Amino acid sequence: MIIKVSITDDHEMVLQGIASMLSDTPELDVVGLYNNAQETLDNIEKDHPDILFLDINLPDINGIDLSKRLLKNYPELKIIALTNFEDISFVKRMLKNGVHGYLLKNTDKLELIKAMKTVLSGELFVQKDIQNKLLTQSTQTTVDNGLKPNLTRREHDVLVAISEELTTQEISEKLFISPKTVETHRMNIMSKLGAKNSVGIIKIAIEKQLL
Amino acid sequence: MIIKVSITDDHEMVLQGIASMLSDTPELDVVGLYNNAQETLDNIEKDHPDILFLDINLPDINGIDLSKRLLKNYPELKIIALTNFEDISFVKRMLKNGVHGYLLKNTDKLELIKAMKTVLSGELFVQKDIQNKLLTQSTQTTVDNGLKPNLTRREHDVLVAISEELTTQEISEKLFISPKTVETHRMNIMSKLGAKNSVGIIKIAIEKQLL
DNA sequence: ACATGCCTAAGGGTATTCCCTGATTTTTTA
DNA sequence: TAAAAAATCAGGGAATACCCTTAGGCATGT
Repeated sequence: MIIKVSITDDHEMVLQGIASMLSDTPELDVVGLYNNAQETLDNIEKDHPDILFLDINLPDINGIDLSKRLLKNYPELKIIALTNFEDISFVKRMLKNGVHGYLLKNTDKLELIKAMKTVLSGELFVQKDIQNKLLTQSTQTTVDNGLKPNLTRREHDVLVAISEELTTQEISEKLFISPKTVETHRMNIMSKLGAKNSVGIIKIAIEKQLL
Repeated sequence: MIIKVSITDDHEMVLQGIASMLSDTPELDVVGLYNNAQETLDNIEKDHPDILFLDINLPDINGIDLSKRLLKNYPELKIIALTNFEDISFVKRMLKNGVHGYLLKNTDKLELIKAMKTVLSGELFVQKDIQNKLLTQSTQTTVDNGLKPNLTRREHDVLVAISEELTTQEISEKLFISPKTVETHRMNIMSKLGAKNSVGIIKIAIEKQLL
């Protein structure tokens, strides 16, 4: 039986790269190449691939939301996430959201094939490098965990203001609250994110896409 | 005459993608695929390509420095920068540093060929989208323009340390310099990046991939 | 009615960053 | 080799961030 594969990536080169790597494998058939999330949603039913390689940094919809929507409508689809980033918390989030595999973009052909076989057999596929990180980090993460830090509405407001390079005073004026309240929120954000200072807040917020 | 092409990218998929897109063009010959800067430096002389497609977000050396070094040793080489980002200031810097073309990674085959022809004829190749931005933005960049947005080696060290959430004191100990020197560097970084504070530094540094 | 979580706020500090100015030495480049 | 750029350091002060603690009001859910 021939395995049907689709690929979503906004970089034509990646699209061609994967297609090219898979082209000489007879039991595979590349049935769709999509440049963005919308195109994927529009064509996935028509093409009904067995496996979708999905870039999770698309311009229109973020990877998590898109994979959620795809899996809701096509539960039998196997999704392998593609990314440049070895962000562990992100891997965890993706896997929790039903994605079946997680590949870095610097993956060679053998790894690609292995990933496909693994997910088709119903298992999760995670690259060794990332697997190691998952293991080593799981021991040291006592508070942090893979859980997304859920900031409150107000904390998020303050976070955004901090990222706008505003001072406490300016934030207080923007949000119509006391500077002391702003400081309290900032302290709570630092604590929730495990940041040492505002620089850490921003770094983590960007990493975890909290902005 | 056959045009020899090499490609440097740390993503196997991009490597394969470009190679694949160029493979059915008879007057072209892909003579080298390199995964990083070092490999590029090591093999460029042996392979002596006419054109190098160069990813400017490599793990070991940044694109500007690498292209400088390459052009110093092989002035006849045409370098076409590859990137995900439409960062105008970066484009300008690259072109100022002698790069001959600037391509986004979501480029199709036709554009690729056009870029090669253009740079071989001695002209600069910049994609339309980016060209437009260059034109529209050139009016509004009054201050930014003359200043070189390039961080020095030491500024980069300090930048990295800041991103590690270290204090001035800690940075000074890490780099074996006076806290006052660290402050000077931080001020200069802020000034170069146009940041209001360390939060801005980090935000911009991440955006522009200076880390 | 009570616990929980959130938003608010403050006191009273200490630590750090931010800013300006000016300067010497070293390294790189023209 | 001269000029320019980079790296080093400093004084001194204002502004801001960081930290710990406490606490009232308010909504929600048990």
